Amino acid sequence: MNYWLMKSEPETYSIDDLSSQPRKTDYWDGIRNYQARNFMRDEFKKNDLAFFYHSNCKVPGIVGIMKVVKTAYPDDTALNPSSPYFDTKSTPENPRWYRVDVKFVTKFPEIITLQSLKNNPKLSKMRVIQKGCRLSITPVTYLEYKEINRMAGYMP
DNA sequence: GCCAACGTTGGC
DNA sequence: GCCAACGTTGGC
Repeated sequence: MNYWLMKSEPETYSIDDLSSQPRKTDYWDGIRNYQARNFMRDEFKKNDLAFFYHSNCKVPGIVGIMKVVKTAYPDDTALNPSSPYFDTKSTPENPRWYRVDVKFVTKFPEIITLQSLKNNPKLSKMRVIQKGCRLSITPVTYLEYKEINRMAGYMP
């Protein structure tokens, strides 16, 4: 079992968008960074848990949890010329990009802000709080996962 | 294979 | 909206 943190700009796709899907399940597509892709493709396991992080917004931070319900398979938005994620170098025979399916688990009563993550010494090693971290998928340790749930008052 | 130029991310 | 930090591209 692995733990992750996945970023999304709430103006593009927020945790409320995920929770309002028919089965609270959706694709996590549009990943166009090799490091992030490798995490998804090579390390994501079914039932892994991931924090949903709102980025590039007024108050960035962790807003809830989702679960990986389908492991990586080709992201066909890369093959669609009318998609903003279209990539000429990806082909059906040789897919360059992958996506997973995720299911909403919970939304925290309050956002766990980036600032509060930075203020917590137990989380000082988290990749996402390092200066200049632009990686949209980062690993989270079990202890970090527990600590953030504690901050959120979430008792699974 | 180097690296300058360019594009993107994301906090502020 | 600014811009630092970083990833990618492509000429050489």
